[in-house]
Amino acid sequence: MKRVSLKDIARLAGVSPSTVSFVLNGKAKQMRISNALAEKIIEVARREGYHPNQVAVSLRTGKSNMLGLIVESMSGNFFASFARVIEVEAAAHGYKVVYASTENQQQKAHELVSILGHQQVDGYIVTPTPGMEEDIRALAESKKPVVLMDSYFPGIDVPHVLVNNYEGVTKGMEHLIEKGYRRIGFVTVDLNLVQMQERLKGYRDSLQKHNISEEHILYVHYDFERERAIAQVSDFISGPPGLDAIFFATNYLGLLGLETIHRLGYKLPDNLAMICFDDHDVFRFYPPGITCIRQPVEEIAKTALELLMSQIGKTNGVTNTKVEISPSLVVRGTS
Amino acid sequence: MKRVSLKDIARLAGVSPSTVSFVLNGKAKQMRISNALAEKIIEVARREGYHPNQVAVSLRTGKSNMLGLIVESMSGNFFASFARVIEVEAAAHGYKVVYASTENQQQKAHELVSILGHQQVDGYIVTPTPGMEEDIRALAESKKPVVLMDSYFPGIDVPHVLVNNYEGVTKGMEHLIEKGYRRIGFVTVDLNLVQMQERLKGYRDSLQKHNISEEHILYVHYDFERERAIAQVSDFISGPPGLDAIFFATNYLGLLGLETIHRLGYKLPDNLAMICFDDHDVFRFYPPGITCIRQPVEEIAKTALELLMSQIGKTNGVTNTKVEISPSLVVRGTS
DNA sequence: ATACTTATCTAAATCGATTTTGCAAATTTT
DNA sequence: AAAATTTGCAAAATCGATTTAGATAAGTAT
Repeated sequence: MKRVSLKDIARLAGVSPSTVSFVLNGKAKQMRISNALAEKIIEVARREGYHPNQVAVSLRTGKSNMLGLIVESMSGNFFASFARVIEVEAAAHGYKVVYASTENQQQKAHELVSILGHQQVDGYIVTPTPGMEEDIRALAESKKPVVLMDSYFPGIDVPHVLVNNYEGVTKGMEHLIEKGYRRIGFVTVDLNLVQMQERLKGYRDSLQKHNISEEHILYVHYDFERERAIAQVSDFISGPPGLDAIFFATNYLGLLGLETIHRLGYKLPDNLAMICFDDHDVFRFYPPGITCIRQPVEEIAKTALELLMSQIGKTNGVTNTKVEISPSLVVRGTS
Repeated sequence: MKRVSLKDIARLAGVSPSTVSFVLNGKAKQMRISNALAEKIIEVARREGYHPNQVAVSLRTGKSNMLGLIVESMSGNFFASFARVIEVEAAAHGYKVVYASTENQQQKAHELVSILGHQQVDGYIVTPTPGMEEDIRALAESKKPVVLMDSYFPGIDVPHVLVNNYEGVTKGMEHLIEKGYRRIGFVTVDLNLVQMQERLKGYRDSLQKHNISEEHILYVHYDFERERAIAQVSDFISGPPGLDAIFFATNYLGLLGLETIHRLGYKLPDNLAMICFDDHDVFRFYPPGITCIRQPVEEIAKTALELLMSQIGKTNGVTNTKVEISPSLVVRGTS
């Protein structure tokens, strides 16, 4: 019941292990193994159901054919879809995916990079969180193939791919303004991430462009418990300015907002227009449908993998290593 | 910039590789390495930032410290949560998770088992799909540690953990009947999976127990396109019997039903009561909230890992290897 | 003083592949 | 026909660990 090894094949075919290796790796010509022998070896290997021991291959070649995927959380919609696409694309290149989620814990993020590193993955796709800056820098300096997604660190020169956050918010804002909304609130999270800054900037610039002077910004503390955050949002919505539209900067905030709005008894979009960055199943189903900025998950994932493969040397011709992908506005009932 | 190997540590400490290995693996006492030397070696290893090459360890020991997780689809809510818990628990046992999704394609499922097998994972957690029966049988026969979840094959004796489907549906039915509903429709999928059979049986037995003779069952074809499925459900709901409640056997069907009901212009729960097997974000948010049977994801995942670890030999004392976990009824607005 | 333990560590085999180098026989060149 | 190549394959080193079976020196018993 033991697995057959290359040595077994060699013995059964009456040749040396090296010959078997050459033949099975397609180097028969190069090593001028006769056709007759090559075919015999292939036949024996097939008959015996031989499959190389990948661990041994990895040890010898230094390549594991595995990629490390580190995301914030697997349970989110975006990351789960992302992971799926990555898995499929990676498989197409002959790679498996080892994944791990940081669950927004800095220490865990740190450990993960370290552990996966020693697990010798051939490359990383990482959704960076604030605490990982030094880890990413270390990876980059040690010449490990890395691609960041969804965010990046301005100070570190690492390939990355993300949605054009500024453009996304701008699209949404243009849409709202065109519809006649003027007192537009913006709910974001107080995490120092470049993508959040871009989104905020999109909001501000859009207002300015249309000579709207009223800025209404709410920063939700990133680790507030749910109820406390809802209270914050509730005050924001029902407070003095009297908002006529609200823009949530992440889908997590959007869901929170949805619950808040529901509790306040507001009617969407009659009492309030709503738009959210990033789509979610709930937004599609929740009547009358939540307008949102949709990230092209598949394109982002494919691009990330392309960037990684080009670093690993599997593909070439990737010139731009800092890719921003345009999101699309999905207009539904709330605007 | 090269990684330090055990040999390097040996050289730097002026001892042999074997000694280093013994010390770092905690076998110093057993091999009677002097304390002084042991401490010195540990210090050198720490100073040089030594971490064993896991590939080499795997090759030598035959253990990869990786588990294969094969699920239907990563993009679903249940599986994503499940994967997260598995990942955390596996890490606690020192295992990484390599995952792959079958996306309901039989051929892919087949390949996955094969590929992961040659990737030498130490064990599998698998959500079986109809086409995988023989693969699972083969795994079991080759004594590979396997745990099935969410479903299983009656003909194959493999440890598994799943929710008690019969009990879940029964709970839901009792609830509906108690609330006074009598013309209850049941929407399921025509896949020959044991869990679907159990759910259907729960429906039937509940009706019978309460002397309700009207059975209204709709089988949605598992790979119907969305619109066609919606049309089917639409006919079912608005058709002759005049249902007053509807039970969806999976959350995918529930979402489909939600859209159908919305299109029909029905009001939940006024025109129709609804309940669904398996929870979903949408069910929580969609007003007035969809009543559902919730699977205890965390418990299922933890149990699955326990079962696997006990096969691998990391833990012991697991007596019952066919675990059914009780689901809970989450009453929301639609019933 | 000789045999027997015991303490402390090392040598070498091994896991299963890949790859560089080697080497005899066949073939070609001069 | 001797020298130089080419052909066709095998030997052996290597990747980086673990582990079995010694080896050496020191201490103990006889």
